[in-house]
Amino acid sequence: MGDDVREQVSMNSTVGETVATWTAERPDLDFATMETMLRIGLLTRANSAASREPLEALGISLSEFDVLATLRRHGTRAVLSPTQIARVAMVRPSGLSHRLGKLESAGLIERVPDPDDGRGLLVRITAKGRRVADRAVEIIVEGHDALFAGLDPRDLAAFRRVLETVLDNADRAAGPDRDSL
Amino acid sequence: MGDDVREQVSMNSTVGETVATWTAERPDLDFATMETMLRIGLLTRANSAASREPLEALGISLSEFDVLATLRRHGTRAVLSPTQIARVAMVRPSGLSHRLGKLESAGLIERVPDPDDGRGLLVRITAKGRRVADRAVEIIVEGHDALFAGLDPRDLAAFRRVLETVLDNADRAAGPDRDSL
DNA sequence: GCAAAGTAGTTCGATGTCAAACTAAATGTC
DNA sequence: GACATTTAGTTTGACATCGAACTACTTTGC
Repeated sequence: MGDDVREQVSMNSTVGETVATWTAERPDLDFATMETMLRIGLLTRANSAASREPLEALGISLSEFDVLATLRRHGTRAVLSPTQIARVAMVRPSGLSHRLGKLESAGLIERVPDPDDGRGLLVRITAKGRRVADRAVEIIVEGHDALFAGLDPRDLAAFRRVLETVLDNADRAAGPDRDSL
Repeated sequence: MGDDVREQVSMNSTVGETVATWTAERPDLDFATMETMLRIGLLTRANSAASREPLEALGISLSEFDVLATLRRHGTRAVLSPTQIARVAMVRPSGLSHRLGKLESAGLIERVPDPDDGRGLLVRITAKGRRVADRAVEIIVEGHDALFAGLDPRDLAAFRRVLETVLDNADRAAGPDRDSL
């Protein structure tokens, strides 16, 4: 199965075709918002795909970058507990253990017992981890900037306004019963 | 794929904190675009999370809905090959087989041999599958509309313009002979 | 015609995530 | 102080996805 066939249909036109066929079958519904959400999903996907390759050249996956970046951002001698990292990286503790294991065997982080809490650990980034994180974040930022190049600044400002409103709506819809930090 | 957004703090403040700490550590980089991309990722996540529960009440997952919807959109007696479905749903054939198996044992689709091609199959949605798909798409559209409520129409128009430009950029970056997604 | 190459779909193995069960240690209650 | 409860983190099992290998069939090229 050729990859070229898949590329004949650009991502965007797939969305257009989806909305067109839905509208034909369900004219009672309005698919304008679905179209927008589908495109947002594609953008998220494209962004992940764009980062994956250069990151793997550095020896880390996207999810490992999340963890490494969380540590790097907090300064040279910052130590965070796995629980804190999991919260910020929005991953379950069970998922985090695996990531930490891989990062540790790659020599990018260290786990040491928390002297103040026998249950706890403290995770620290190593010098090597710092170097990888610093290079990785440059790659990530470059990728983002390439995606958002060539835009009207007013449109971009409006885009950001909409994004905040929509996320507020989502927060509200998710309900008040969420974890307190 | 599981993203239970409700267990996070307020999604937006996590992003703000991420950008603030990065800026403190790497003042040489501009994280404005990262902030936007992080929010887009959260939106995708929130949207998935919002659809998950009501869809599971109908007995299907989000990815199964993708397949069922593809069939439903193509009309009552449309039959599609797994390859066609995989292309539109942006999933690998290997991933599709599993989904089709589950949908078939739930009685929502049927697989029959293609009379014109001994290798091929034809997938058709059942009456029950149609009912589920019709209800599911209403739920999905409702969810999307709730997210995008209360917006300035001009901002929304600008939002959509930006989205198209950015996706064009992504398409171009993925290259003309790539199967990036 | 017939062998070689290509295509359709599934199966298998590896990976990554989550939920739930589990171990260990801290905290709260009486 | 003893015991139940809560919290930290890991392990295990289920599940979804992908890439690669595989089977079966079709198309191409000579």
